[in-house]
Amino acid sequence: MKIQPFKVYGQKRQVEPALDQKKIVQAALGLLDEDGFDGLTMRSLAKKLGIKAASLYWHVRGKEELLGLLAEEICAPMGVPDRTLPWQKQLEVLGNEYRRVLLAHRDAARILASSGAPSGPNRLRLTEMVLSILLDAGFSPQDAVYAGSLLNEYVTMFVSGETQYENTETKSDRKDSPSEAQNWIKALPPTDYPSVVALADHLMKSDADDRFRFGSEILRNGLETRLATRSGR
Amino acid sequence: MKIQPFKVYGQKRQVEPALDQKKIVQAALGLLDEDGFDGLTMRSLAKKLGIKAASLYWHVRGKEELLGLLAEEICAPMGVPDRTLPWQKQLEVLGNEYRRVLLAHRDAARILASSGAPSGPNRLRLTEMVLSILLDAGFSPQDAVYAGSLLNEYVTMFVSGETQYENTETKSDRKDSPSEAQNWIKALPPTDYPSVVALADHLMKSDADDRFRFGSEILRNGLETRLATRSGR
DNA sequence: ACCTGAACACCGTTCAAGT
DNA sequence: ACCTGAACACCGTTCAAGT
Repeated sequence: MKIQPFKVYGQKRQVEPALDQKKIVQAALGLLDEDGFDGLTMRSLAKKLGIKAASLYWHVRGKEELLGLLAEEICAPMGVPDRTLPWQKQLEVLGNEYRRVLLAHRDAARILASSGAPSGPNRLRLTEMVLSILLDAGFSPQDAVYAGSLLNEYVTMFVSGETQYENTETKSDRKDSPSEAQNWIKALPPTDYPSVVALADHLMKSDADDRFRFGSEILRNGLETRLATRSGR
Repeated sequence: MKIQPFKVYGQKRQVEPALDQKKIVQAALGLLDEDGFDGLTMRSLAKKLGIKAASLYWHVRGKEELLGLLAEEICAPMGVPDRTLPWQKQLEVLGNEYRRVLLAHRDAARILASSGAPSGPNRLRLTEMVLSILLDAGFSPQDAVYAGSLLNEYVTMFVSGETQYENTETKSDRKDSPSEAQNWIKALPPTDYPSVVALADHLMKSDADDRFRFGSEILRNGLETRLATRSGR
């Protein structure tokens, strides 16, 4: 039943290994898209590869390293903004691009959030890009670092949130029928929570793209103000 | 070895149950402080309470509900800002207060991030407060909702990040000796990552309070700009 | 060098059975 | 009504052993 890999007798006489880190990461990415973050386990990954879980540990140190490699792979398709644009526009483009990349794979934002500081080339390039834009814009070194992590964390947090409950999608979701949650909010005591009750409709039907743009704009405007008040003295 | 609870013979003749939801949540909070988020399991919680894990399921639906109750408990000590202050100051105070409350228990931010939308009174009060401040400031319903979740998510995300690697504290941490990570960054190819390398020192020694203030200010300034440009037409 | 068998020390949850 | 015994279906990781 097992198909042997094509053996090449010549310069290299060794059989090419059935497994390598690249194949593992690729399979993990596929499994992530199929079963999500919680479905991605060392054991299920091994099963998908037709091997035993223990074999994985010859190629990766553990699950943490695997998630790091996965984070790198997810960030690979990141494009770069046109550096001749004004810095605000560059940040906007970069933010949109990062979100696009995170939305390309199921639970990708959770992978990025769970893995630590960037150590691979793809994520480092992203960090370099945002810091470079901020320094060129005129931010101080300390402010550039703070702003950079703020922008990065905003996107991962946002996408994390927007995709958190998409597997728990309510099937019977008529577009305009008030959701159960909406009715729940409206049933709250208005004396205690007047604003919450008043905003019930708006709290539920928030468009993700719209909401992302909002936060994105708030951050850029805030940074603009910061730059203006600092460089002016 | 077991100490029987004091029985009252009279109106109520039943023995008071050894367990109730309140005691469970209290014990869970203690366990969280001792062993952190990953150490808080249904089994270890049961052990701490001197019972079997299965018993917990009589009092709570499952772990998800327990985390929700825990989130409520964590938010209980939230104070409210002086409503006569300008809205920017009110938001600042509220943000600081929320961060303070999250830092009061180990991994509290992770609990808040993992539990879903607020459904208990304590977290609802927080939501009501921020929405009320924003509406009073003059934001549109939609903007108030967007800004509210942005502010809330900023704090939880920030505290999540600032506490993420505090259990992995490097023991041999001389204050001014360059950290291992710092040296790692400085060893990167400056041609590929000029800004990252140049900012190595600033990337490592970021003061959490300072950084929180920075992001907090950026958000408030961004909202101010938004309010100014929208109410003017 | 690379992979497996088998175990270790865990998880959350269910459910018939006990009191 | 409340709690337990015992199981189910999982986890990540290690390590001696195989090839």
